[in-house]
Amino acid sequence: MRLKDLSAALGLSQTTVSRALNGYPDVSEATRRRVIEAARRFDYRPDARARSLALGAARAIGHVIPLSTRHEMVNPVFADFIAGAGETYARLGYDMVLTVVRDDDEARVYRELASTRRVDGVIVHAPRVADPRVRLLCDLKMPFVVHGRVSAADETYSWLDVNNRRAFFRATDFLLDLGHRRIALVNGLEIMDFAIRRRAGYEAALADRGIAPDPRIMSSEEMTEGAGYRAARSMLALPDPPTAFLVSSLIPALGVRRAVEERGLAMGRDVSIVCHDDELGYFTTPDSVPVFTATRSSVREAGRLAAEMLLDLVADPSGPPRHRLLEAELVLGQSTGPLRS
Amino acid sequence: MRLKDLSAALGLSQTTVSRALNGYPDVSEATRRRVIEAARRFDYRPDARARSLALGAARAIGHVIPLSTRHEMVNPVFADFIAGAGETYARLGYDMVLTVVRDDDEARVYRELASTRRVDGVIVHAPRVADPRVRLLCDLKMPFVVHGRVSAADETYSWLDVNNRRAFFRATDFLLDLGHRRIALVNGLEIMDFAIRRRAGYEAALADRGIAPDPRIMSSEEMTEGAGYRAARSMLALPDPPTAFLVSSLIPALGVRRAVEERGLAMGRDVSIVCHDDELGYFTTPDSVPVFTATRSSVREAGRLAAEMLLDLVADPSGPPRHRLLEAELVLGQSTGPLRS
DNA sequence: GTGAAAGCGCTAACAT
DNA sequence: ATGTTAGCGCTTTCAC
Repeated sequence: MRLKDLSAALGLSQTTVSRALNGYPDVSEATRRRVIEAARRFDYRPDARARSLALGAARAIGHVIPLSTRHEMVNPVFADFIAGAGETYARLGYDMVLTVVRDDDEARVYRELASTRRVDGVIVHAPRVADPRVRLLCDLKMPFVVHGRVSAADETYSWLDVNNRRAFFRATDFLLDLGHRRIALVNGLEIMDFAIRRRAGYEAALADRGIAPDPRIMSSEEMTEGAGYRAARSMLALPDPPTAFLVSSLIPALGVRRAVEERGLAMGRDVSIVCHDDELGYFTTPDSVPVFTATRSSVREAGRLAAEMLLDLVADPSGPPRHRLLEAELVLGQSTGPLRS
Repeated sequence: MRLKDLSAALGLSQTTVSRALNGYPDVSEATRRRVIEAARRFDYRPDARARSLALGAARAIGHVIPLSTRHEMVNPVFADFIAGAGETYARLGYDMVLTVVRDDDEARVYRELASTRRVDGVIVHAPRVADPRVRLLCDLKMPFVVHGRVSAADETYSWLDVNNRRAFFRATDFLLDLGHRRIALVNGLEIMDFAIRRRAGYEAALADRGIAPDPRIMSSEEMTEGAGYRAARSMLALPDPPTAFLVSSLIPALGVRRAVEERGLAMGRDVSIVCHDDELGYFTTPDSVPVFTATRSSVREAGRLAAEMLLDLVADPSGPPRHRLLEAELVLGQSTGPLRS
């Protein structure tokens, strides 16, 4: 059932039917009711491609998920964020076009998305410190919202981020309050923008208590179990090993725990682990996690909000850039006990 | 740069340019080269909507991700599967349209996808035992491939599945070989088709050794840490508790481990855990997992293949249904030790 | 080998 | 308040 068929069935012109369906003012109430009723009865829905061609807008948003060339791995955070964004799109009648791409030809994908006019805007995931995508998308005049921030960007842009700096400041501060003085940082790769901010928060909290950061108990690696394990193992072998670990995510924290246990140390007594984790909710409720404390934020909610910001921006591309900073929530797990005195 | 501009710049008609670009036979080699060269120079790419409108095909595939109404949770398996499918789409020039939907109005989404002609086909995720979507999609004449199978379907359909029955048969057999006779099954919800097949494999392996399944050591719950914990705890409190657990996935297996440890039992000595897990690779390499053995399959590869099957089906919708059964790989973790004699 | 014109299904400017 | 017509950007008959 196309518009032509529907209008024929009603004995009206396509125009009138279209107008009635799209809520135009100058169409009689009686006609409108008839049209809407018939549309429902025939289960008519306009062809999205034709509509978008006529309207000039795709009514779709692109999400480009980078897949690192080195490690075949999809960050599980994406799933939640995407789900949240999807809710917003569903509510406002937008489609989500997902492209999974190796990070060596991201640029091509963005250009393609723009020139084929498949989408009205994009969400930029996993930004790096000086991410070239900001510039690229500005040049392409493609509205976009970055999930995260780009520290060294020379253009202004819209973003939604979690306050990683503060989250790590507070977590470090928490450990300092417990009496810890040797606090290790097991960070993610510091080409990622969020990792830089996390380290900044950690260092600031130490500085506030007059503690100089010690590079030997700071690592910056992939967020894998193995990387966490190796980092913790070598740190624990130091003459003055850390008594606490601040870990970038649940996965490497599992590795840190393994290294700790392997050394015969007791979690929460000899050593405390605090890990930031967005997905913790997946696995368990916080109090049932034996060894972790988490600063947790709602990634799902972030996705919802980022999508709203983008649709807003698409509606008014010439407006000012939009920003939004979410605060992480500090959730205490059961075995981040006080430092043994 | 649109087709009109490009053809004007070349002093040719749109027709000729279009033909040259799409590899039509009757256009001189010289012209073709000129056109292709110019298209590259101007970075011309056809408007996807216009093209798809003219061609009648959307060149896009839909993935509908169900989000359970009861438990706000996105199955992490989707991420990997989607990534794999995305590779296939990228390779063959298709788009992926993702819709996240609460399971109470799936039907609406499928109908919409069909009548708005946004996609040429869909992948059906997370099928239930008698999933109404098979019938619905057949009625809508929308090509589809199910990731999994639908036991009680009265239509024929295309699917790609992992051999869950055999995976659980082999895992159970493995435990029986170790001398275990009280083997618990901590299964997923048995409205899901895969859970039924897993139970069938488990029961068949027991039957082969003349062991009757005991409902008191079989559970069927959400695959959460908490559910695994509760199931294992109550089973361990039985007069004749299990000596081994066969668990549906890594997450509930974490809960089972918690229950085991809480009871002061030693993993791999008093109790063995074997868990099926598709995503295990995310967290760690198998040998670094302290307590698990996994039957693992490559979800990513499954995504790639399913997408290929679907595109094949889209190209020839009247052809026979396609089927593909993948075998799971049995991976042994370090502490699934022999039963203490 | 190339071009003019119709058509994909819709919306919107312009009549009436 | 309703209809006629043009146009969105492409592909594809059909002429030449």
